[in-house]
Amino acid sequence: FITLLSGCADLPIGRVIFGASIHGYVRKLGLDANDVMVGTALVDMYAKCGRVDLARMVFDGMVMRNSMSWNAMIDGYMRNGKVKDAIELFDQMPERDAISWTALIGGFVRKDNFEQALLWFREMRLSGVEPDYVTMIAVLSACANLGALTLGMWTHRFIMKQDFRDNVKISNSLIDMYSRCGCIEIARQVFKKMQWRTVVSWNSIIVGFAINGHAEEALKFFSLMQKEGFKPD
RNA sequence: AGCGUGCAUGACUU
Repeated sequence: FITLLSGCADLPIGRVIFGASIHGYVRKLGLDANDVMVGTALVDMYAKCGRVDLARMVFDGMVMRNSMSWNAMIDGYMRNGKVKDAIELFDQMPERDAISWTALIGGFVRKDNFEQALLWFREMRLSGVEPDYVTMIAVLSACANLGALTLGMWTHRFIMKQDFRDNVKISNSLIDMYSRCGCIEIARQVFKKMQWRTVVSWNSIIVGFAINGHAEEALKFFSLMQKEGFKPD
């Protein structure tokens, strides 16, 4: 059921219909209320299909909830533009973890509210919950979009003290942040120092060169990536 | 036992 439910949001058509029919089936077995994982998967499914109202109904009907259930509901509100509801639930949550905070921060980034994202990151730091690499990706994205180089560099230094410092997605985000803040040379250094790269790493540096007016370099890296066996997407 | 693939919440670029 969980596998089916988590696939619903990716269906091209009839997502809610399909999801709801699975819901009908699991309800006969009582799993929507009594099974935390099934309940959470339902909450997530409805929220991702744009039906936060139904997500909340399932959430309220659950006998047991864990942090994943709360986080799925908070994220559901955020991705459906219900910031107030998200924050209200966030405040009611028994104990917030990094994912709860990141759901809010990333939600603000998703709707281009970068200042709010950074304000909530500040709150998170004060709360004592340690950010993880997904949190920092959201923060770097906010910095990139604001062109906030000073904060971006602070974030970079902060990341270098963490055990996810060599995470590929983090490095990709650093490249993106520096190039969008106009520091293409630092972006290039980050790229050069990477132990492993993905197609996203190449895309980020190539786009970085392009938007900073370095067409030659962009083309050079475009052919370099193919020489290294990466297929442009 | 080993290898591989998955395993309900936040998930990098275009």
